[in-house]
Amino acid sequence: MAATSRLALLYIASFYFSSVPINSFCPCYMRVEFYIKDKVSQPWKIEGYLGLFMIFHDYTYYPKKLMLMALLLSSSLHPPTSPLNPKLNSLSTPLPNAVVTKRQLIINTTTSFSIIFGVQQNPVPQCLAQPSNPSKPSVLNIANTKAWFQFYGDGFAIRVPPEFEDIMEPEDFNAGASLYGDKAKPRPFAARFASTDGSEVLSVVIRPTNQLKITFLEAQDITDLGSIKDAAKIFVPGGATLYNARTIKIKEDEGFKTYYFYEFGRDEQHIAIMAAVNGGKAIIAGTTAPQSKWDDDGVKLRSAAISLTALHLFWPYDLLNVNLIAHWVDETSWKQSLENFIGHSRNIMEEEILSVISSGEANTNSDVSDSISTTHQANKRQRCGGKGNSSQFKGVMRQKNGQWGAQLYTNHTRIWLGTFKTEIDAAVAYDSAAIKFRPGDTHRNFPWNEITIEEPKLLNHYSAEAALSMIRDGSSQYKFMDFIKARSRSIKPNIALNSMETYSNEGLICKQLFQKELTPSDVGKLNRLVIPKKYAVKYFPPVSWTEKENADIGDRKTNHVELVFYDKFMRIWKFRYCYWNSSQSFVFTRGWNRFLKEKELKANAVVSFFVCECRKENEVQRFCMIDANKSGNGGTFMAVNTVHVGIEVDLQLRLGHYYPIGDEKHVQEEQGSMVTAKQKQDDKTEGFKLFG
Amino acid sequence: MAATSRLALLYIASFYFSSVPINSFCPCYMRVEFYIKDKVSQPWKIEGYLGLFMIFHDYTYYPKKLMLMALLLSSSLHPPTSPLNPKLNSLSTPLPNAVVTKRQLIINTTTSFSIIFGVQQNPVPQCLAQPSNPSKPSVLNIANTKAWFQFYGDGFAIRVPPEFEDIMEPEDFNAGASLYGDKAKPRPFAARFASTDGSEVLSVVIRPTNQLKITFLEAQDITDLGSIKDAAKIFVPGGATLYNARTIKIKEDEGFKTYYFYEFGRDEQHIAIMAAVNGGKAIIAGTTAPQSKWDDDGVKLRSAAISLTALHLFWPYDLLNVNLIAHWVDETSWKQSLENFIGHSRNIMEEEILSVISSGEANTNSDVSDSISTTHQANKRQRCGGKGNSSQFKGVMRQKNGQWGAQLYTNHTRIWLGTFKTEIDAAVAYDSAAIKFRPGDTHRNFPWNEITIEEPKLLNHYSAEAALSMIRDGSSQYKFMDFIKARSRSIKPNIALNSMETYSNEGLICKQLFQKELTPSDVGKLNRLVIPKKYAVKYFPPVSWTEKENADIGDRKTNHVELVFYDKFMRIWKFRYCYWNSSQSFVFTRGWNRFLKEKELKANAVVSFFVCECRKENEVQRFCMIDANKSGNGGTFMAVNTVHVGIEVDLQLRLGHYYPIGDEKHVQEEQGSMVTAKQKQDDKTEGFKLFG
DNA sequence: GAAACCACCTGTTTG
DNA sequence: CCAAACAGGTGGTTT
Repeated sequence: MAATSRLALLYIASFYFSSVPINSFCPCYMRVEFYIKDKVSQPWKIEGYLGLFMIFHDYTYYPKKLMLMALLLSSSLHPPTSPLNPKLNSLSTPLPNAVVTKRQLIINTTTSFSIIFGVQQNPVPQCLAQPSNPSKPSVLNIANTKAWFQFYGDGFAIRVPPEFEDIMEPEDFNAGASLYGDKAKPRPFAARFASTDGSEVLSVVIRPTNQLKITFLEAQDITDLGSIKDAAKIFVPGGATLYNARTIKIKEDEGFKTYYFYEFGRDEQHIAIMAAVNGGKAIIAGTTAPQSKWDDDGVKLRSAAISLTALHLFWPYDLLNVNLIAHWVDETSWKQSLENFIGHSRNIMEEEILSVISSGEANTNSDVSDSISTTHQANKRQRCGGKGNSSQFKGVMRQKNGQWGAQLYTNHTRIWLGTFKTEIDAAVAYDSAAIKFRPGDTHRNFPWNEITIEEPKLLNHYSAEAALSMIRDGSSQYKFMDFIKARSRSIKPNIALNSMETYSNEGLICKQLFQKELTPSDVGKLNRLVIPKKYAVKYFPPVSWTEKENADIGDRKTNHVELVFYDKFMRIWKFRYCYWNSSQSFVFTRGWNRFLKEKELKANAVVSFFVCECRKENEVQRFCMIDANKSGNGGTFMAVNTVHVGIEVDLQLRLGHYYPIGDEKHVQEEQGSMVTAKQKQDDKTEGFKLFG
Repeated sequence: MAATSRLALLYIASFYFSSVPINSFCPCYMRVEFYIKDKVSQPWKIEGYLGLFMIFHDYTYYPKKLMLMALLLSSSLHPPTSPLNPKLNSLSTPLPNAVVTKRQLIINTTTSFSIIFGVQQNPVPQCLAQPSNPSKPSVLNIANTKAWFQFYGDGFAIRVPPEFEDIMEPEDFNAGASLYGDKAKPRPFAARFASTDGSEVLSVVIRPTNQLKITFLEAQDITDLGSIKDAAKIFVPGGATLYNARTIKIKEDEGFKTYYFYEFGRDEQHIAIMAAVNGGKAIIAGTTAPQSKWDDDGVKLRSAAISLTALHLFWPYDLLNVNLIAHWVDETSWKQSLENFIGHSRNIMEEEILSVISSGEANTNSDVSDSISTTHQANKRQRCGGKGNSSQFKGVMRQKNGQWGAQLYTNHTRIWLGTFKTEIDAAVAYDSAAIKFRPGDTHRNFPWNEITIEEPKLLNHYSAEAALSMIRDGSSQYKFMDFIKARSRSIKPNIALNSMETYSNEGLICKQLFQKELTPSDVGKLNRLVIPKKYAVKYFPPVSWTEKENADIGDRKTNHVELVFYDKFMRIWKFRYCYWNSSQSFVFTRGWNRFLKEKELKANAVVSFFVCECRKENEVQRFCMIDANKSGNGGTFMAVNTVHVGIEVDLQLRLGHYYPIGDEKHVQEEQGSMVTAKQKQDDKTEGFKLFG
């Protein structure tokens, strides 16, 4: 059966590409109209059908579901008083120019996600293609036409295109599953529609971006897919007549980006599509209209195709993490082109060569030409070579994935500082690292400013490793560090830990709540930290343990919560905190493992919990702090500063050091009765329940 | 700044609710039209604006993004020749009825995901509210109106509602990130629009369903959110004038479901919304129109509101896992209602009482009434037992975890009887224990009845320890014991084990199902018994292993079950029985270890499983039996009473004794071929599958 | 596909 | 002494 074979094909395809078997179906169409405006004309209207596509991503063990919308554009365009010939090059600036702010770009491109290339092989019934007439609801026409399937319930209706038929019997409800091996959970496969010949109107090939990265489509530019002629075998359906094929180079921030543009006819439809690759994502979009319309609206259609592609390319979010490639329905040619596609990648993957596709394979016309020189390199897959991956900044280089890496050399050893979204970030990272690792080097990417000038002092507090970790983490902590630094200059370090009054209006007051010596299982594979119950109930927000009501059904208290802490470096740490009924214990789960790893904690380490208050002018900020020392202090646990209930700790004093153990009076914490009266009072007056 | 404060608020809110910081924005509007059909009218058309909402879910380390569409319905309805008053009850059956196939349901409901409550505070410009006229593109009006922001590039345009302005500077491009900690990848925060007073037109509070479960919104029914008046503070924006507020009860499969319906006016708009909770998801949907339109289309609008809600409720996929609550723009009132919302839950969490919201807080009119009594209890969150942990029953006390403990003293020693789910159970346990341990004491929690009066005799059979163990196990076994006891008086002990005919109408028939020789791992630390698959599938209730389809939403098969067995002493043994996908085996887990210990079983011991039938007059009671012998019989496994397939065992004979091993013929069970023809026949005629 | 995460489960320890 | 707490596990699910 056609559906099956197609499924199998997709399975093969996804096997090669990403090991992601994929199904899709389009159970719902809605009539929509929307408006498009470009720079050269008045807004004009496009009507079409909105299809909702349910996509099941069945990773081997992790089935996922996604939903997509696809606009199936019908042929009815309603151009306003039409201008002429939008310069294709005008398309080249969806990126902000002088007037368009970066912000506007984002806004603009936001719209694009839903605009997906869709084509209808079979022209919709005329009544649908006609402009709807709101005053005389055209839905009646739709509803009454026998050509459309009707599914309706209360308050809604779904229509399925005329030629489509439901090719899956209810008994086959779970059909999709068997293809994925018995390991995959059976999934409701729901619906599949096909035209009467058993094929489908729109086939969608999807793969997650991160999977794409491991295929040849990690290409940064579409030229990596091959010449425009090669790529035609991918993007142009078999049996089409190519009218036009050209590369378009559009200037962007970092040089030019190449697009492939194809215009072709098929089944009386005239189609314009544009394809490009960005950050590993191959995207095509297009529009279609009957040939007869093309003369009038061809410019528009071209414009739309290119616009939509550009929009999609610049859609700044990885929202769906998918790439869409639409194919036409004829099964033979579809298979052909898919197999070309597969063969293409297979060849690349297996043989590591690029242009293996013999020109005779595909069904496309041969009047494909690189109409614009594309600086197409045969060796484009070379490691970051090619187009200059260097940066104007020292120690910064562009990465294959479009990000920016930073590194520095010291003692002929390269230290990798990580990758960063922007060149600037990477350059800043270099500057920071150079302080630590190339102390004699005066070369910086940015001149010292009143903040960075403080960095050397600050970094002195840290080991090289810790500094590196901070640098790699990004800049946000620096803001906090700056804050601390600023603070540390504005208030005098105060050693009198017990004199609460010294912290007047500004400053940071930390009070230890409790601490715990880590057990082997706390640091083991259990990924959890048991919080001793007495502290949990005292200091942490209530999470549901059975004490909660059981009178009311469905009225259970939250059974977990995310607690946010900062460490002494003001790095943020979040922990899922919950109560395990079965073991009757309070635990940190998610986030704990990461904390362990990064702090390199082993058994017998001690973690301490504080509540801190930060006064600045009239504002009072309160936060929680977690700290750990790798202990090893003989593991006696006695010598640690366990006690200071009600004692303020000056953060600055501790910055970068281990606890100033032993220079304060210590009391075994558990011995609550030993707390002095003064401390008790502190506890009352100054103690506050967290998360109150 | 408004954006910041709102972010902070949301952050707080999400901290309390679900620890998921959430942002949302609505960067894009498109004009759409679609059709709605209910059962009582022809399809009718709704036009409006399609807003695309980008939602960021920032889990601690795993930022997620979701996209939502919201339909901002404009006022233009195009009803066909209009019928009247769609019966609200007709909404109750979007689930398949006799005619609608399961398959159709899926298809039908597929459409509903995108229908989300959206409201425009500020009436759209009239040109927008009017029906579009495709032949004279109304977009021109839109494009030209100064009331809408224009963002356009090549081939597209985005319009932003009139009062909105861009409140985030390009420098703030990554603003969202800092709130989520430096671990969260900095994310472009993209767009945020607000009206000139700094607030937003539509705010969405979202949380994943599984998070909802941990909030008070885990309510299964909307009444759990409070009375309709309480809920109004959540669902109805401040400043609105309430015209109508009522609960609607709709009969559904399992009883009635309650909806809250509100109709109110705000800023010249007349809005109808309906709110409900289903499976922890709070969903509201609604429609709005200018007041002037309401007279004509009010019925439709009401119908639409209700329909959309119902659709959403029955949307069978958890696709987006979100819940939407829409609020209006005015910042003050928005904040107010959000704070009410937050305060609400906070109060609940901290003070454990429900009706803390003073009626004066909200901005809503006060003509809210529970048109249908909702049995709303003010004290439903109180702990059951009040503050005391004593009980009205002797020897019973409340435990910290909410359960009930039972104990008794004898010889100045406390005997702990265990904890019980209910006070009654605990009291019964006390009574039972008192028989054994305080034989002289006539004080009981419950008077003797015809069952309990037998208990002393029964308990005489057991050691104090055994009795205690039984008591701790719970009371259910007593029922069976009583049953057996009753039996033991009514039928004569019958020694003729092999004569099936002797058990006529009354008696006990036990048939061995299978047995297993325990492996070392069965008795090791794995705390599990592997049930041979052939027996598991044959005799035990189905547990979900992959063969099971869960095609049906909400039809999850249980993947584990508790099996109840009795041993020859009629002690009860409960085992958790499940299928382990990883090892593809059926196992007993919980309870198995206890069985091992108490029976002192070692490797090579043999456990046997029986099904027993007990006839009394016309009643037939059926139960399962487990038995074990310590084997050791040389481990040959041959000498055990493995075989009695079809052999009845008189339970009474064995009560209190060990097995009468060896006085029957034995056959290696695995050797199915050795089973005699007679036995096979028995298997057919007398055998019945457990748990039907 | 691995690792983390999650909700259970249990035997030991201990106040 | 023992119920609670918790250190140390498990299988299954999510990321």
